[in-house]
Amino acid sequence: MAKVLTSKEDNYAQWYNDLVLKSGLAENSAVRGCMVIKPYGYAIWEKMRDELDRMFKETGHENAYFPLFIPKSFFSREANHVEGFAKECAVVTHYRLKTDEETGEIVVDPDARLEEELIVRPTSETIIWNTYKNWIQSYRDLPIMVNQWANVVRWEMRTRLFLRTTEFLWQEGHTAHATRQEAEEETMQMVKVYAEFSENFLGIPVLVGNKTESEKFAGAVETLTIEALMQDGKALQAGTSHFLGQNFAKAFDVQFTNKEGKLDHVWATSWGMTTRMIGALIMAHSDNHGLILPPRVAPIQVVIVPIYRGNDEFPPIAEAANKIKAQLTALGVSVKFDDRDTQKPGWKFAEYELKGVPVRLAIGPRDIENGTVELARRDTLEKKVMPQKGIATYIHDLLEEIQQSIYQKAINFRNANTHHVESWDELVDVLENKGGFALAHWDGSKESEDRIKETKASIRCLPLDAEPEEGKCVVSGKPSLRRVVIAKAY
RNA sequence: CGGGGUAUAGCGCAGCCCGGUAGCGCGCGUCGUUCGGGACGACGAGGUCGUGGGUUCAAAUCCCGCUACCCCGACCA
Repeated sequence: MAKVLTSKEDNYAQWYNDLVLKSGLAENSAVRGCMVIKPYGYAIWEKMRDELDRMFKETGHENAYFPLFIPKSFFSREANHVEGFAKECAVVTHYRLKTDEETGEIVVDPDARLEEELIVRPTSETIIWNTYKNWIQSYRDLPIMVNQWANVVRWEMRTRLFLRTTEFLWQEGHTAHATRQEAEEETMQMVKVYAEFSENFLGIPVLVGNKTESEKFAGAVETLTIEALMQDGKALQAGTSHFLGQNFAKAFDVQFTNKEGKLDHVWATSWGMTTRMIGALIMAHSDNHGLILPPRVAPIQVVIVPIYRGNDEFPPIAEAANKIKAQLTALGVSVKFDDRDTQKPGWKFAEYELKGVPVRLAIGPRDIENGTVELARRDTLEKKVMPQKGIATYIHDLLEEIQQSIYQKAINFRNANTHHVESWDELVDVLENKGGFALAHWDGSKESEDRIKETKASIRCLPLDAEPEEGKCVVSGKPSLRRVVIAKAY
């Protein structure tokens, strides 16, 4: 084994890092905190992007593009928003370089200072609401249902591939509505789109819920989140949908004339999902052999590896492989026939395991003789010999089974790592010794939440589907009407 | 931004304490034998030792500065 991963049990963070690098998803770049997303990693992002894009359009949204740069003055408009992002903004101050005559080096031309600095967008609410002001006069102009696929920059102190990088890719939806109710419904609709995407497409079960006051998006009235559980017992916020109320409409003076002929401020939402989701995908399913990709998001769903000696054995194997490939392709399955003679079969087996290809077929001389093929499942590592006849439809169905099996395994893991806790001691025990989600009563106060944060865990969300239940806050002992989800988080 | 660590061939590392010819494994190239789980042998290519200064006859090695990266914390998607 040339490319061995650190095992999850030895060092989860190192395992993750090794896996991202060795499976060829991404690597660190020459720019601090910024990663290069390599072709295989980008192919996964493209699959995610295409599916989300389809879902956005299905729910009535259209794509647009707004500038990377935002005038600094826009940022002073919404007080909470500014406060939330001020500490991590990259700022453009000059527009020209020149050659220093003494040293011959390229330097920033001090004479080329911008009159107003430009902020590299950490998110686009401000530039978008400045623009929407011009688009909206009447209720007839509403709703506006726009999404943009873009890069954003948040100057992070400590970065990790996919999970937290200075620049990352995402989509941000920004909608404008005539009524509060409609905006709230949109917020809810989009968090459900994210939940469905995460569960059905990526096989990652999520909790849907509200963020607490201190955890919500800066500038939002309410933030809805999907929270996933990683294999090391830490939570990961995988997507957020914000009800912005009239905060940005007021900050940017976006008013419209309603049906009654009266002026009112517009109601807003925004929602986003990022390349961080690739990190979630990795940490939700993969093992010590490499990635495990659910078939729906796998760039390659089936790989065919030929096994042969000399040139005589290859042609019939290639013929059988290409036949199966054609049958699978006709069924909409993405197949790679790896006929490179520069790598050995064993090398290829390990490589595609590392890359998480869901199904591998091996075809050798024995198979040609017997009309068979060796089929290996990445998720279970099971191998069996199957007849070539009917293999395509079998695999087509198997991919669906694998998708469900991976999802079910993740659900089982989450169930096994979700703990009801009734006291502070039990909460600390879960957080320190067991990991996972702790369901605990909370009195709703900031003081109690701060006390929880001292454990380095946080309230991940107030689940939407939680049954009302009377109890006592695990911090204060005060009455509580519901349980919240507490966990350490990425 | 605090604490710790690292920087030597494409990658992973040794050499540094005790200054004196640049080394190992993997990978890479050629040829041969191989090919059903990361093959083997032979030969070969590849390094301004992160960077700037200092000490010295002599610096990868000792001293000072700088930079980058990694890990741990605080902040965040």
